[in-house]
Amino acid sequence: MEYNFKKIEKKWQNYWEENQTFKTDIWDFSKPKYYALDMFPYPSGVGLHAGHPEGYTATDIISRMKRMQGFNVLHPMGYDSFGLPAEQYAVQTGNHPSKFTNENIETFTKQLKELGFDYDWNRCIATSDPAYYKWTQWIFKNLYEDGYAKYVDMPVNWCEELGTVLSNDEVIDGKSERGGYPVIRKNMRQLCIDQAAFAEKLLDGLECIDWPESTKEIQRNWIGKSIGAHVDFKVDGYEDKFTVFTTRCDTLFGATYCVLAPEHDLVDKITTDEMRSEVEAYKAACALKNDMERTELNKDKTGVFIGAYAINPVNDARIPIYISDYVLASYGTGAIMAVPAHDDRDYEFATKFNIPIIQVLEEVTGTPHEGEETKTSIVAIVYDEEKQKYLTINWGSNGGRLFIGGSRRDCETPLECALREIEEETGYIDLEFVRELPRINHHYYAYNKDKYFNIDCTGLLFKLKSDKKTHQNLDDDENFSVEWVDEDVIINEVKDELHKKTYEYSKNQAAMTGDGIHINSEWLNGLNKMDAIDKMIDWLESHNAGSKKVNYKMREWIFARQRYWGEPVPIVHMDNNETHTLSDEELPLVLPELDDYRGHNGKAPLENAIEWKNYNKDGIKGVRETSTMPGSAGSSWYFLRYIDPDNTEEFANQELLKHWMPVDLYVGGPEHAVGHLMYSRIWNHYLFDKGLSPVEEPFKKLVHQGMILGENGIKMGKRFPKYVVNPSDIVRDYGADTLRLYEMFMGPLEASKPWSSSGVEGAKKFLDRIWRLYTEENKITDEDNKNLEKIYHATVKKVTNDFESLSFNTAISQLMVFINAVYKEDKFPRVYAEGFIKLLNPIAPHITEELWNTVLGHDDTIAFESWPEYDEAKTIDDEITIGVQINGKLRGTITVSLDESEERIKEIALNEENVKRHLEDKEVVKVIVIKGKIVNIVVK
RNA sequence: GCCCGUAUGGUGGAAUUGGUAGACACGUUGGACUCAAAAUCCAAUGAUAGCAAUAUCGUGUCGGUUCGAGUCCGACUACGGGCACCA
Repeated sequence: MEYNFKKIEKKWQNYWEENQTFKTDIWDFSKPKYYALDMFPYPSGVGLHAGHPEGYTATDIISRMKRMQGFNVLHPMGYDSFGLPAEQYAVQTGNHPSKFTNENIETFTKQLKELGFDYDWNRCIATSDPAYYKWTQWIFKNLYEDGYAKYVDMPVNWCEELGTVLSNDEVIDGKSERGGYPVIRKNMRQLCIDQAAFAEKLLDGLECIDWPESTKEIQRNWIGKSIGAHVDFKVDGYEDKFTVFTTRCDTLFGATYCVLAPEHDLVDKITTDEMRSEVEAYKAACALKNDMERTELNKDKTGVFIGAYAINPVNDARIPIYISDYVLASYGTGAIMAVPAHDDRDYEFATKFNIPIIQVLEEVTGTPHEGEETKTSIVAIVYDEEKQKYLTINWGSNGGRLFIGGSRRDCETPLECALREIEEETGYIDLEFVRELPRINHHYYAYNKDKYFNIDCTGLLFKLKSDKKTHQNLDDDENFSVEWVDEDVIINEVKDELHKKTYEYSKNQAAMTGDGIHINSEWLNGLNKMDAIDKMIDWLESHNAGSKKVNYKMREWIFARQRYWGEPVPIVHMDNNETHTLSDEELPLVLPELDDYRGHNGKAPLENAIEWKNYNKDGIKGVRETSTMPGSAGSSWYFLRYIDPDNTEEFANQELLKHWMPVDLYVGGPEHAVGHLMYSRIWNHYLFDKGLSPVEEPFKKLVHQGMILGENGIKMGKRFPKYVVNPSDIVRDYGADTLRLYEMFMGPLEASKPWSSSGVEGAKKFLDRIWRLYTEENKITDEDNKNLEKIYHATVKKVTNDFESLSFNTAISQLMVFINAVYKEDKFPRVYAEGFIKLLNPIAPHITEELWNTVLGHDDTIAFESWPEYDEAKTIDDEITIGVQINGKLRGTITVSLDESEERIKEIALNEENVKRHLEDKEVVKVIVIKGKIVNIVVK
């Protein structure tokens, strides 16, 4: 019998379709349910690519196995069919985008069917189908009426020439991607969804779902929760005050200026007359920059002093107010207090504008000890620029190499002290003071004084101007040599933490952003960061100057596009400036046919639908919203619709939702980590709160399939068209079973891996080998064969477990091991032959259906046969081969029975030929026997 | 810059809680079958030395813990992904 995969695959695909094998009886609650879901594709013009079958085969394997295990399985497929390519096609050809879309859907469906997936095609949906988007509109309408969707004034990228709002990726170098017209930032009324209202629920939800940790982390970063405080600053000479958001209110005593975003409301009012023109110019320059530019050109801080001063609530200090675009209007309150000593950005700005820097937190080094003496001191670093050497003193074994250090006398400034110490200890007197370094709180033991100290130490950096020297003036106990050394020696030999840290501060001028203890902060002095934050919040709240506050990076989700091919928004703008939402009976609001799908003068294409646009009903007169919803609207709830796709009364029957949700397994690409997967969670959380979805989290388990790369190891695509693999070609040349088997065998599902044509041939060879075994070898028998018992049970176990954990590559390797073993035997017991076919069925459904029915003589689909069981006891051998190591090196192997005593194993191991040879002239110190694993002999 | 992930033969990749590194497959080499080829079957295949038994080295680099490390800990390097003035 010849393995004619073309005929066989066609035959079984027809059979499944005619017999409705995979139609889900959705109301059958007698069996446990299993909901396997794929991310539905956008039906592009190019058809399926090699990556699609990967994830789809994974869910197909699981759903076929679950069905055989007695689950009622829901495994649907549909199309995310709103999108730009269809609109562009419509603009170019004048045809309706649905023509293009429907043609593509047809192609996709044909391609998916020839891969033999067990989808219930009766439940197929398309987001651009009015019967579907009726409910997208309905959910949106509810979001709007409940205040989660609303019109908000917010800065957007506005292009005057195109007359439209552009997204960040449509703006390049401050010009529009199309046409290259200038784009400015402008406050505009936008239809938005308030995502941040769900932030806490979205964060909490991540704790209880089985998702890749990296994806959860991306979502956490995206939500960007930060806990801090609001602090109010009065403007000197005005009644007005402004609020800043800070996570470091403990550093409030170190605030030396404030910054408002250029767009901040207060700027115009409090700018002084002499600064006004400069401020206006700066604001105008900022408006020309979009978000991307603001962040890309972050090297250099810019800003303008606006002439006004703020009053620091904790100490009434009068500090200048600047505007700068490093403060974003859209985050927090659009205003900050700046603490240059402890924030990198503020440090950079303060250095550039010569603003004072006040250190309020010092790093702690060394370990505290009882009975410490406290004092203030200095560490002086002297650098000879010409010779590139540092001045050190070497205490040898009494303390190693250090910079110059010493205690401050009363009434001595750090600088005076440093100059004195340098002169006394080294004699050098011609020095240039470069700068003071951050103070450090250090605990140490002094060898020469035999005492523990806790010092508050100031670092100072000097340059040597000349070799001019006086005489050293040393105490009796100061026994060291003065040495000039280069950087390498400093790095290797200066071990003292205080001196090391001081050296680091001298090399990198930067803010100290770590933890430590507070200084220069009155009632916070001595506290660490955490304690000081708590104490400061208490103070702010009791003095009415601020409060604890949580902020999120997550912004409003702009929910309108000036496009045609999307869901119309069911809102009417009435003549009195209010909005009216359509009644449920008016849904779906269907897209009107247009003569021209182009938006003229940058306006939304629906502006062309004059008749459609004007609304006049029951005394309500107005104009419809002409923007449409973004692409992610329809895909944010499709998993609910699959459960009840033909319902005309509600988006899905509640009883059905209750039974079928959540999705048990969701497979799709990692590129949707924030977009689709976040929006779906938001919509579902909303529906859950409203009592319309039975679960808080829609996707219980999520897995990302890796990308399939070209044979050259590079992403398939336009750049290397000759390496693009079309699944239909593989199906034609090798069959769907081969493609499925190969893609599952390539490597772990989550990994990116390159395509290999010889790998495809290998997969085909394995199927051929199975075919020959069942049709030509005449080994199948009703007799038993003990030789295959263990490997059969082990195979059932491994394949079952590996499928469960989606480790398809190792499951397949076990199937191969089994087949190799069967080839070595004369008799292949029928029970094993049937069990193997069942194990293989989820991966290669066509060939297994054929063998099951024609060779093994059954007369029905294998799809509902029961999954093979294994006997744990039979997977284990009673004899086992273990390794014998000497000092961790393998020297031989021994075969012992499983329940052999340790003593006996030890004896056998010591008598192994090669082991004996290695033990000659050696003394056995210890023998470690790990039962069933290994013997290790330790010798001297 | 910050956060996350990965690193194993010629290649894709295996390796439960630390316990015989390289399963399985591809490729390569040799052999069988054949007039010949394809297909198929058998054998070898980490590197080095050796006829061999065997020995030494070997899981990105350096160090540590351990009787024993691909696996655990510390430092680093390279690549991939995410975020990027978020106060």
